[in-house]
Amino acid sequence: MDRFAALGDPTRRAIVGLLSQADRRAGDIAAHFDATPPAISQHLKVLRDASLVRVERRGRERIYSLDPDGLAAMEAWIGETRRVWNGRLDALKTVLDQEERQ
Amino acid sequence: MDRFAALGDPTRRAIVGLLSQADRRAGDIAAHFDATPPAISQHLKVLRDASLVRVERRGRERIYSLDPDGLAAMEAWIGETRRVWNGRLDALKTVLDQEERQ
DNA sequence: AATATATTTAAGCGATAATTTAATTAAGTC
DNA sequence: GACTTAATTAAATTATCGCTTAAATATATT
Repeated sequence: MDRFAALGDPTRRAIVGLLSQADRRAGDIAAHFDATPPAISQHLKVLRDASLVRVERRGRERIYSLDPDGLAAMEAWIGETRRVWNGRLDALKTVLDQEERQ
Repeated sequence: MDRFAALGDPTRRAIVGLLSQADRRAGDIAAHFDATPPAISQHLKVLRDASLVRVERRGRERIYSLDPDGLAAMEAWIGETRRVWNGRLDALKTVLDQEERQ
């Protein structure tokens, strides 16, 4: 599942939101939702595979943290897409300006 | 389906990419993919519902164009999430700096 | 060593999504 | 008005997703 699909699920987006505020143990993340720990664990795996979060083992706990690189990559795709679109607008504007001057 | 889920599908992301370059007729969009026109038509509906693209009727053709507002909203969510994360980093840095000075 | 705690992995199931073929709608063309 | 073209909508099928319960793994506690 790619990054965008990973963030397509509202629960996973909420998890990313939580981790933007603070690193958290898997259990603490699960406690924020109605779903069972296994369900959240599976969401975390999706986010890991998408490089949106990282884990670190500490004893029997696992501390999850945000991986901003994954988010940056998504932001870059969106930004680039919008940049190309804006570029078209600018090109159109240039044409109109030139016609105006004739 | 929310915006992120809409862009979760690679075909739909490719459609958005095409429309960032130029407005296109539904049929021309479909021609870029292996899938059948009905499949693409349904993808276009998902993108429309997510306010990522717009349609304009012209005779029996439908011209699709990018709706940058939808992309902007996504970029804003990502940006805000990263901003919060960066804020944490800055806060940590401040604490360390203060400890250094003691 | 036995037991408890934290988390993940496995297996199965219902819901949703993506795709296909067939039918429909609507606008041009002869 | 019949026919073609452009695109969508409907119906059916297959694939994928997210969830649950049960089992497994690994660390800590007594």
